[in-house]
Amino acid sequence: MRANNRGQSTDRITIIDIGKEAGVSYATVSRVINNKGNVNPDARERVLRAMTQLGYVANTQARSLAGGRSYVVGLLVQDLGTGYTGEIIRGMDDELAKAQYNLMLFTTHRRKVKESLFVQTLTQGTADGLLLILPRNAEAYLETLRRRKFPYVLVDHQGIDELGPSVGASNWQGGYDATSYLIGLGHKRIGFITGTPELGCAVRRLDGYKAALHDHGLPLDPNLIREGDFYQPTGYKGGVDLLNLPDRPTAIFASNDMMAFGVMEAVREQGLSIPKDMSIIGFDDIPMAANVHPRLTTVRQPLEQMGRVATTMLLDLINNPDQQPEKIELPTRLIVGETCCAPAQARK
Amino acid sequence: MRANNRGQSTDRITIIDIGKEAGVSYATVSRVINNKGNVNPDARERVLRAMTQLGYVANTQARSLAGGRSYVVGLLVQDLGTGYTGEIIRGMDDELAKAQYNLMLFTTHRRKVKESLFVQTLTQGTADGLLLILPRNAEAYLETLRRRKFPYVLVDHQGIDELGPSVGASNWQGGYDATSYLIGLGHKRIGFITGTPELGCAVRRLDGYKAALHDHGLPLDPNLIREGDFYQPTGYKGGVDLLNLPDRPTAIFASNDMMAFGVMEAVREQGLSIPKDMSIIGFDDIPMAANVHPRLTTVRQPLEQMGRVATTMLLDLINNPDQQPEKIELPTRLIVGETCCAPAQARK
DNA sequence: GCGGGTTGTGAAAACGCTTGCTCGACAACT
DNA sequence: AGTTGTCGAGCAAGCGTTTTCACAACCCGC
Repeated sequence: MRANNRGQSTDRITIIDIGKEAGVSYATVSRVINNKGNVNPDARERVLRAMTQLGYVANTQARSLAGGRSYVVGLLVQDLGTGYTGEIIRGMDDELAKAQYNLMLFTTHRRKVKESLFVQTLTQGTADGLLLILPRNAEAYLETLRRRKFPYVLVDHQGIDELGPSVGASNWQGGYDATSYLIGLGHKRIGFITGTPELGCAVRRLDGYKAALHDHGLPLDPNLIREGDFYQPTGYKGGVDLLNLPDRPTAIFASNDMMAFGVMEAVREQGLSIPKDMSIIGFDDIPMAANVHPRLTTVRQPLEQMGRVATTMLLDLINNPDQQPEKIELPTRLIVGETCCAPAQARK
Repeated sequence: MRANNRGQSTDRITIIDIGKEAGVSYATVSRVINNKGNVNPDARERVLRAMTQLGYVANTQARSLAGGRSYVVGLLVQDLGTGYTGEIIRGMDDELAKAQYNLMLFTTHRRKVKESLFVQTLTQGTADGLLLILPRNAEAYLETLRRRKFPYVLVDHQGIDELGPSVGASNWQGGYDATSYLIGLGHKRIGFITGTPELGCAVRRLDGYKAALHDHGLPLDPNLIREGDFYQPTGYKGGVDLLNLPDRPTAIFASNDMMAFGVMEAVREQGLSIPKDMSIIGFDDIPMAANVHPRLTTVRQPLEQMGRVATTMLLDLINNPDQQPEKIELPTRLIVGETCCAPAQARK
């Protein structure tokens, strides 16, 4: 037992110790650990035994300093508030654990100024790859990442970085399906609240909505479309606006669940009942959607699976850097809750 | 420009480059960076200038390998689902950013088997300290941490680790206040749904409830207390049970917001109205509490601030390892929403 | 039974940094 | 004038790995 300069006592076991125990040089131990070079099966066996016996744990800093892997991937998110991100992270985390990787968390809200610095740090060996969930203003550093050939995968961010690998959901189809469902119930005037227009996913949901109207021979009324930003207040605001329309819609499709909650609030404030007086549909199916009353009808994104797939892609990219970047789109699915029904006039 | 063995091109600037540029040895550069030793103000100035000019970014692996800091703290959480954790993390993240620290995320749900391994990794220099949010079965590794004198701070986890430093909220007082509020409205029979009994915070909320009843001369009916686990389904279950009681309560106090949502669901299923037929109160004030309808009355925990304080404590501990561990309790506050009113008989 | 590939192994040089030790220079004491 | 103390800065030894290079031992076919 010796003390390092941080005052903590350590019994650190190094590959040198393992080498001694197994009767080989530590270089051979390194080879065993990394499955490199030709090692005599016998020696390998001895090394492995020594490792478990002595409880060896590799020092990742030394590893990465010497030019190996750091076994860390960075994760860039905006915030962790809504549970949306949490779901995705769960999938990532799980997949990373399988590969013995660790996760370094960065939130953008704190990094507005020095985004470049954070990319610097990350790419200088701190991490082997980077996952980005719904990043905004990412162009600046994406360019850097590409130039450095630093592996990264975008999650839910189609339409901006056309080059890089990404994982998303079928936003267009989801928008189409939700709208068709409402039309099928008999709705003819359907309000829509958009997400942040800079985000590809927001645009596609809107496009799906428009396409469904068109395919069913319904007119597109620009008055029924309100701009939102994926947060609750703009959902509320959009809801109020739509309700105050002289010719108000009988249903409202919000581009995500949080905004749908806002719409629900607005509807109730007017003393209207959901779904009798107003049908509401959301997008995402965050856990909370099942906990509100009535249960929100929404389009489920396979969030956890998106995290999983993105991670698998990233690890793949780390292992074979010269791969073609893929773009994967996972299917969405309509979850029928209790916030939609046929409009009043159709029920008569 | 040279290529490292990962195939990525790097123009890495080292302290040697800085030393050359500033006309000093690289040891001096190191001293400037770490504010150590005696450095001539003139030389320091030159070094600093060279650093910004060349865009120097320290290599943390090398730093920590050489015995310095890693500028990473680990964060151990159970899951990121409910937004509860997200709030705390926001505070931590912010505080860490100020100190130029980074965050390594670990979730326990994936580590059941090898908890020791993760502590091993962390304490071998990967991180300088560890934050734990509401950990379960932590005794095993807390012991290890203490033995190694590895700095850590527990968040919201009173009552298990009596020795270590921790940050929590005034759970007893919160329970007392919420109950008193209901009593003040005229409620005499108040149901209670507990949290996981192994958690100190759960026990204290219950104790606060009991004390308030006692102080107001109300009897304690064990039938009105149901066990929950902080997740929605047990809230629902407890709600159903309480509603089916021959002598049902007029108000229900759930030990956290998620369970309160479950109670709301149960109440509505019986065709009852909130708060007219049943008052409901929660605990935490997670963001979603403001988004359900009616707005949940609840006891706010200063989650973000808890994260902040815990982080400050940890950084302090890292800097002065021989400090006495503190135990801090932050105040809770009753948030009056729309889910409570006087009971029916009192309104007549 | 001798060149020419494999195969398995070790020595040693990085990787970028921290820090204990040393040493010179100069000021302030006896 | 000689001694001590202080300050500033350099040297060099690690930290625990990966990886290149060299080399020995072996097997093969001729």
